[in-house]
Amino acid sequence: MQRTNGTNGCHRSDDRACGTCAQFDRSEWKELGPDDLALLSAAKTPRCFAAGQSLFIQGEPNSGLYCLNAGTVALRQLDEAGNSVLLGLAYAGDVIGYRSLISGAEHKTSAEALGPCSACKISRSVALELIQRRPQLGFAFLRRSSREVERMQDSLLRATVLSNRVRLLQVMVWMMERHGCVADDGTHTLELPISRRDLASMIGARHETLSRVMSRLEEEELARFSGRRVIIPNLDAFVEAANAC
Amino acid sequence: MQRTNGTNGCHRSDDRACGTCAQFDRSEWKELGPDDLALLSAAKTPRCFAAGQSLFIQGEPNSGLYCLNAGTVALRQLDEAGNSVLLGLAYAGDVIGYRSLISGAEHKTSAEALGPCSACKISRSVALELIQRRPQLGFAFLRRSSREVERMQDSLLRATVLSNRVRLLQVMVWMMERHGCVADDGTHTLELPISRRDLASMIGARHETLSRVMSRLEEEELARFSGRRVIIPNLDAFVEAANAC
DNA sequence: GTCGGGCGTTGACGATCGTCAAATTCGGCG
DNA sequence: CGCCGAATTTGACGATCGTCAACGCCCGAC
Repeated sequence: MQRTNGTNGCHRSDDRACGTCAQFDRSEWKELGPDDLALLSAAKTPRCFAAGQSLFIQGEPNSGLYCLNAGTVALRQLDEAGNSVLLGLAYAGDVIGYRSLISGAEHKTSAEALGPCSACKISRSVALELIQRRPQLGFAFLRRSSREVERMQDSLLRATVLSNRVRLLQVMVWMMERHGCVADDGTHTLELPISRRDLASMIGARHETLSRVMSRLEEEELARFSGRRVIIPNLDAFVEAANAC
Repeated sequence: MQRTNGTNGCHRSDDRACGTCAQFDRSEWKELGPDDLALLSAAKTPRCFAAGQSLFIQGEPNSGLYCLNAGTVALRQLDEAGNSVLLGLAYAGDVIGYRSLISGAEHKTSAEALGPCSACKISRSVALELIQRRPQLGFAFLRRSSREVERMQDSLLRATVLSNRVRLLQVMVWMMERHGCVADDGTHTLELPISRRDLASMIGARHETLSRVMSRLEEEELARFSGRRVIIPNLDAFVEAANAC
């Protein structure tokens, strides 16, 4: 008897071992041996989230890791004044929530499903036990954390040195990797996964300013915007503009 | 026969075991047992640096860790255009260079002694071996890396949301912890460890802009600047201004 | 259907910031 | 002591950005 997946695209994975997960080779868990994998498989809780739902919320105590199977998740941080800043996006194969698991502090970001997505939750105790018991797994997370520091250093450098315009171009170039596609005539199309407001917060500008920057890019024929669709007639010129200044 | 320390304040530490280092309890190495500590002590190379010397340089391959014993070290990153950004400062007890050790990539920052300082170098091979062999040590570095991610998220949020003025105030408040002192009459004094140019790069502004912001703060009598000395007549008002907006 | 409410765009205006340029101060070195 | 170069300050000006406001659009609630 087969259960339907429902309308949110969420598929069942509770009947599968973690070792057979499509994202297994991309994840840190590939460092584990069969025994630990069995423990992990037994401890995981598959969960589905509809668009807009939160996997965890800033300020909550950490209750475990989420291992993303499908979908896109936004990591958002709010400051004291209520300003929302989108710090990054997470995709299938990413493990999120490990930072506060390690530090023992509360979540400093919220994780919000941008569309229907599915993730396996690994409880705090099992995750910590495995990380502390298996040096290779701990080292894999250390490697991930180091890469994250590198990524954030780059973000900080860009935020410090570059103009809004160039930051927007670079964010869009980066999004092309996962949200872009190429048409027959060589024009590239990008489907923005987030709202204008969130995109503005990613580059550190007000949404009105972002709107103006976009208008300017349209005038210069570097891109055309219609809703969340971005059409880039000349990718080379686009990338060149992103690397200028 | 006792060797003199030279003029840079560097003291000998090659004849001491790491377990007796003044910074031992603050460092990750406190997780190690006696055998590993002996290995670490034998593998360390104490080195002294004069003001302005670099411990390592952006773009070099990583050749090991530095464990700071004394002095202040600036972590600097250059972008393609040659803009210099000061990402942070490291102090006695901090371990620097571990990020690129873990990731296996080249150094993404330069580490520059702001004054005479001494550090023990731990070779790449020994450091990696210990981290991978001892789960507790690896976990300690994972904790440090997680804290660093938190710190950088905060920096990124501040850079995105706050004005230059508030960022300067916050950086100075942060520097008070290590470079500030209190006079008899309750006024606080801060000795800036870096140049105006570097301070400007920390808050993401040109040095001319920083100079103007400082003038404004003097007009408002929140601080008085003379060279690298900052006099803060009313710390409460200063902190309040740093948390405003 | 109608009514909000949120999102996106545009305009106007003031505030801030970056750039170029010149003057001034500071520190090290001969 | 004097000199030179780097750092710092100040001025002027244009460019960019944030804020307030108005308007149109879409979508979900009722």
